[in-house]
Amino acid sequence: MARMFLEENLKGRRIVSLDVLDTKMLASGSEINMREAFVGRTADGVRRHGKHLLIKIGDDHLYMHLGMSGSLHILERDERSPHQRFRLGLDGETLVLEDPRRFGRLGIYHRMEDLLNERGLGPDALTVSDRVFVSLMANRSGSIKPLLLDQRVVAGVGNLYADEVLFQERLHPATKVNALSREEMAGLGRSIRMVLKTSIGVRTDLSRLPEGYLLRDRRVGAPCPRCGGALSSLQIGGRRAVFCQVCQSRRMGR
DNA sequence: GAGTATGTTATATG
DNA sequence: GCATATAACATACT
Repeated sequence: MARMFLEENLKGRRIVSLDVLDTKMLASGSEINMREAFVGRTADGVRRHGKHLLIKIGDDHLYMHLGMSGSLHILERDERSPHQRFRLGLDGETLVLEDPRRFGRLGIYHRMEDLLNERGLGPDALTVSDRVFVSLMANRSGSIKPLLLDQRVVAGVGNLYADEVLFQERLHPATKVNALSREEMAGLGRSIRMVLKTSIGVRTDLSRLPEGYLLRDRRVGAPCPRCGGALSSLQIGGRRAVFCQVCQSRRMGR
């Protein structure tokens, strides 16, 4: 989604100014570094790995991560708003990163590999092959949901999408990974790709997801899209999991 | 005021 | 090293 937005609004355009409004969001480099590397040059393309965005400009990449509350906007006029953290001046317009909670990150990386190595990121969730995904899941213990959220295993699955994937696969969030067959692991991999693609297809407007998707109404007590029973929740891996106790009971405790 | 939230990282414990 | 739990970060909303 964010990658598409950047492709449409930034690719091919010349950067005329760059302002870091919140230095706390700098993950690498400085405002000075970034100005030297990017101002006066043209954005060539936008790459993504999991939730990490890299915009190729000249010989370097502008790095962005939207955190929990980040969003990108194109402004026709140069207006300020309270939560602007970063501005890229283009010819006539301004690209702005807004982020109320300031969990997003900005920076400069020479190569994408530098980012992957520094963070120890696993393969991208949207493009990982079944074979690689299964090999990552095998030889692991522990519960499935925290594993899906571990960006070092596979990069790009967030809390909401992990819930959706487990719902689609009818797996309880606490299912032990080593209780899954290789077919089930491969199914999970396919489900991750399908769920993410479907969400991108509705431009991450969760209310527009197809029927049968948990994320259309992910609340405790809301009706399960499959059986109509009330959804439950539990705390696992430090995060909330919303799920259906009736439908998501496969493989528990084996 | 309390509780919760779309993410990541550090730290502690077994 | 691994699995797990917890806190921290900063802010908005219910």
